[in-house]
Amino acid sequence: MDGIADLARRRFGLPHLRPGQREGIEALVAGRDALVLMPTGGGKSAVYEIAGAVRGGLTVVISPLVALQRDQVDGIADKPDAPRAVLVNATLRADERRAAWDAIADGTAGYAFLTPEQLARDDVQARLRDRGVSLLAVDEAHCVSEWGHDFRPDYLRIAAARAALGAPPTVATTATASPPVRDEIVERLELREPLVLSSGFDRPNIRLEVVRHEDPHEKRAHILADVAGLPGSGLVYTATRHGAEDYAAALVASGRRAAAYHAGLASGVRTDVHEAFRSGAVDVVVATSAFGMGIDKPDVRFVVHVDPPESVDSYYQEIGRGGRDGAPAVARLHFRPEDLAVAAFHAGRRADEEVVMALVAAVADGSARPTAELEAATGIPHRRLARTLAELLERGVLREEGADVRLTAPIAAADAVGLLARHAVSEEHVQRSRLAMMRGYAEARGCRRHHLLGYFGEEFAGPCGNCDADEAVPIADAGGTWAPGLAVEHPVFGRGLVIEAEADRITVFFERDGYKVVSRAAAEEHRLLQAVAE
DNA sequence: CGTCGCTGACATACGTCAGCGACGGTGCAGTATT
Repeated sequence: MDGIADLARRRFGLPHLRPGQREGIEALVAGRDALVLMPTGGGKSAVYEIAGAVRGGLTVVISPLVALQRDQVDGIADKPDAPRAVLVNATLRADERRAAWDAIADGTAGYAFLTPEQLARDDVQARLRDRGVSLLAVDEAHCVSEWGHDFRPDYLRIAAARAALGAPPTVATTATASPPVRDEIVERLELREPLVLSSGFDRPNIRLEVVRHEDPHEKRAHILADVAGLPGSGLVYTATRHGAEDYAAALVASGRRAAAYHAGLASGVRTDVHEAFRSGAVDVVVATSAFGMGIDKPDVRFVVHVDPPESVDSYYQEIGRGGRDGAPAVARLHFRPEDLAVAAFHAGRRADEEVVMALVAAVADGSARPTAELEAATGIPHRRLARTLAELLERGVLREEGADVRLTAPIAAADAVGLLARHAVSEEHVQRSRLAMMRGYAEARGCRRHHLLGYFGEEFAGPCGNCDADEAVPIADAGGTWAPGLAVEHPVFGRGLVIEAEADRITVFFERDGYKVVSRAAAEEHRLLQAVAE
């Protein structure tokens, strides 16, 4: 009798487990860590839900958006006989919060959905430790890489929290992660020799197109005419809030049922737009990157980009929201090199000098102080402090001792500033190289699907028959010297990972400087790239 | 890094243009204010 299949059928209403799901569940049940890459709707959540039910006890799920958590909890409640799921976040009233913790403590809750910010709290960790955590799941794990650095620093504290919980088996799940992002997830979550499951990235029903433009006004007019005539519902992505408003208004004027969506809108408006899109009352949502996670509308027929996003990873996330039903959809990128400017601006990073000075000064005597006390002592608001604090911890200038932080070793405040500034420069290089890869996609020679899948570490010979540049397919180096994923060393750029080898050039992701394209002839003649053991 | 809008110079128009500064994305949580 197959216990896992039986439980999946009886309690989760899943008559058949897919091969990847089964492998993942078995690994987690056996206590192994895992990294699961499956497209949205591919059954990622079933992996930790079922593994958690088999293991028994409490499964803690880290999920980035509160709205998403509500959907996830509802989804579990709809299963025939799954364990109960509860939410813990700041939107709960005091009595709701108490009820959730009671359900966790007395064992009636099998799943607890938390934000990374909640998990970082000492009181939350203490309560979870008392209950005992049998499985930790990090959903939308690309957020670790995308948001951890600067936007939501508590993403970088998950590994420490996990250790404090007794290092339960951990699974990270995401729909999209290129090899360097995968490595970063594994490293930052401190996964131990995880089972890596990838069900393949290709979405063959999505047609890939790039339209080049020279003049900004011509481009705007072209896109508006284009979208006005596209059948069905779709998404239009812009780099700025103003752009979203502008295009949405113009589309409405041309007769389309369109709405703008960005983080500057009141939350009620955002909810309404979301719901209107889901129900079909609105056909076109013109949005910044704020719109997307948790959108599972199956019949999105087009994803049009007014501006390129900051990486191919983000681009693939965004176009992946098209054609979920398997019917044809189009991903059309309208490209002007100048429009990379907004993303390039956002790639710029600087250390917050004032906060570094204040923090290091506050513990300069070697004392260990609670973070709450540091906020009071420096007078710096929580948000701003947290970001730099996370960075100082990450760079090893400070270390945590329970709820306290202290200097790892004596250091002058100015030297700490210098250290962070150097890392900021390196970060910026990496971000800019990711942007350069986005540009590379827009300007790609040959089959776009070949290019895109190559970025995600999949060999695909092409032509795909469903893009606008199928001629002149570059020859993949199938099984050759420079296989994707090979660890290499370069005398100038240091350690790196081969992303793609073509007949005349090799794309490598270097840990320090990000993506570089090196001439294959030069690399081989002068032995610039050497394979190294990982 | 590029675009937009404002300002002032040069001009004497139903105005043009250079120079300069501002702006540009993502969400949690917790607190203050209605």
